[in-house]
Amino acid sequence: MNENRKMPLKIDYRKELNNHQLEAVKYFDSPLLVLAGAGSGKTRVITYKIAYMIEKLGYYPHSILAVTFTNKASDEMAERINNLFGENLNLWIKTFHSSAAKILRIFGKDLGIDPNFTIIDQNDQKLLIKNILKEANIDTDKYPPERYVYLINRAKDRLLNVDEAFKEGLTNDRVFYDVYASYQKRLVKENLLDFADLIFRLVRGLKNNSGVLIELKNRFNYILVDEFQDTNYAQYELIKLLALPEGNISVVGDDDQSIYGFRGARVENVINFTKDFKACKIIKLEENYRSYQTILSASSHLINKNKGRLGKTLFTNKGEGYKITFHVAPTDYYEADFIASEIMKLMSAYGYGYSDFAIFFRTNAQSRIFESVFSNHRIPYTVVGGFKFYEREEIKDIISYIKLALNPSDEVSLMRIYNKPPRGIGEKSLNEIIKHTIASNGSLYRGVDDINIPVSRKKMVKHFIDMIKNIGEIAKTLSPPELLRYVYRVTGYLNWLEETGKNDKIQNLEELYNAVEEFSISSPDGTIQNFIEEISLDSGARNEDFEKGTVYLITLHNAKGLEFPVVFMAGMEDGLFPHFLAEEDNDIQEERRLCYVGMTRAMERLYLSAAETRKIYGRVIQHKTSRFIEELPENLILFTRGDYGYNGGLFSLDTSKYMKMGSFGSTNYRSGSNRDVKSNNNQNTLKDIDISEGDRVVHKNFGSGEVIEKLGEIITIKFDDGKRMKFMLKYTPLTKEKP
DNA sequence: CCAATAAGTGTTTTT
DNA sequence: CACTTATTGG
Repeated sequence: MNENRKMPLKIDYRKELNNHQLEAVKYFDSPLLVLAGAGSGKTRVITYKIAYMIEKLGYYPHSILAVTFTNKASDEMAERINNLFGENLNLWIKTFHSSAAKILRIFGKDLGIDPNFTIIDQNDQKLLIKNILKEANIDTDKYPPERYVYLINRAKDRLLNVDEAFKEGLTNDRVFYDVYASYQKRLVKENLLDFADLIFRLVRGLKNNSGVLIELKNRFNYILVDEFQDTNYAQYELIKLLALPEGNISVVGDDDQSIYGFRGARVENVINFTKDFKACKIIKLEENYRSYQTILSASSHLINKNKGRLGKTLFTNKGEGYKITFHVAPTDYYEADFIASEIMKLMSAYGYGYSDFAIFFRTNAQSRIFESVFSNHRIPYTVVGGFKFYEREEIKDIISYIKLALNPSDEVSLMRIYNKPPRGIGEKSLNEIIKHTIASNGSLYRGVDDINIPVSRKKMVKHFIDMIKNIGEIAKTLSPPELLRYVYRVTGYLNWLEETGKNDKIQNLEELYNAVEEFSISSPDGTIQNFIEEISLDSGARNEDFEKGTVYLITLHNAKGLEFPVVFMAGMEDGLFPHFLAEEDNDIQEERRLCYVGMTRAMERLYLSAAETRKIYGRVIQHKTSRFIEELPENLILFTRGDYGYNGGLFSLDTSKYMKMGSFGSTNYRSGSNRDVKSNNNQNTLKDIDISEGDRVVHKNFGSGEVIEKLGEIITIKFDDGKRMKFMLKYTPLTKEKP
């Protein structure tokens, strides 16, 4: 069947795969569920299975649908297969969202969706909902837009429209159903689809139009799903629509690595799969090719605390390896400092390079301290998947101009750019424009003269609308890079940046131009719409984000699917990890899985670390050691502690740099909970005494002085010999001077 | 309408 | 701390 392929292949599957992997690759008798432990070669199974289908079974590449969760994963998979074949096959390896988008672009008409829809992200959702709430005079303090964004997305993940969500009792908040209703009405009218809509509207459309479904089923003869444990209800329904009743499907997943519950992922899908797909075959992959046994033992021990697991036991023949280090530092600054010096030590002792190291953390905000400490130590780093280029203000603005020109109903884009640069159109005019053009009859271009605004504003508004119209016209004739240049100029945006001296923004626009140019070279037929779609569905980490010769800073979520010789997991503190918002047992279990994911990324060495005090939102707070540390087998852990200038209750001098970073406030991170630092020495016997500015005090080691400043827990004492020092009240042996 | 400044505030993870 | 919103004066 593959007579068109030039080079006959000879892949030695038996040599490249172990017995279980080989069985999974060759199994086609019924639906297949591969339970693949961390590092057990699941990507390998999928890629070789696809290769096997094409090479041995004669499948056309385009008749295989492979779905992943991240663009990085799909890139990699496609690349590996193309490498095996030595040519660029026409493979459908895409994320759920981009597959859905592509199907909707092709079959939208038949499913009641204008195929020129615009995709909006979570930020845009929030803007739109804010606007809706404001119009309805709903107090955004009492009814926060973020909450509605979250609820709407969860409803759509479960395929629930407004009425169904109400019947299900998704929330007791009655306002939600009104918000959801008007939000969705606006999206439909303005031809906007949010991320969840891509799946939601596709699945609902397919259920109503069996013709399209049949066409899709004819096209896709086999389906593979990666990271199956992260599918939500709607995605699972989509898979069922496409793969039932035939059952030509393999899914690969690991219930222990389900970490996206907050966006609707359901581990239950793994169980349900064995029921919904009759005669489903289960193959477990338990041999780990990544880590030393110590790392596997420790992480297995941890994940064992979770309930309702399908249960796997990972093993390796790589040997025992090294103990895991757990380090406690006095502050987050010293934690980063410890990691920096450990990196340098390991490099000189064992010849590691910078890119052998990765630092994982629970929250994006934690990367800052590493960035600053690593800069000081001259350690090159990259923040992977952090602040995203395409989310920068100036990039979104320029893209919004183009989006609005292509879809003049797009109120979200309008909102973003109507006054950028300032052109005499204010909020009031904006609202009138939205009310009288977009929201009422569906296009910015209609009813310009009827807009209810003062005569003095009409000229400016008309000029603005004409400009957008003009961009829309000219977009048909210009190449994407040319169009971009045109927009920079005709909107006055570039001029505005130049006049106000925003040089880095100008540079970012240059970079955007380069990206569009590259896009035009690599896909000569690509339109600007294609480019925009690519970037709106591609916000995550890509391969090119992993700059060689640098240390990687990554959130735990973004670390899934990756591996590094040396891994540092920072911030192992209750309140941070597990995060304090994870309260219910289910949430804690997901945090535990996240910890498991993090640990199992390490190939050779694993470090865990915590800080006794940490600055969060400008305040110093204290945490207990993470419960996950206590859940590890003690005999596999090497406990270390950083002393620094920390003796005698002194918390100054050496940390002066840290202290300068901002003022200190209350230590009470969350009232009502006991969050005492684990540190046992140095407790001030008099910590509850009431010391205020101006008091005379006696320090056990330094003698008498006067308190000249008190900022929350931090006091500055001017001693009688003239020296000034800062202390943390809690750890300082102080008494009030007896009169 | 707009720019500059003051005040306030929320604390996760992302296709 | 970093970001958003409110206020002020031009």
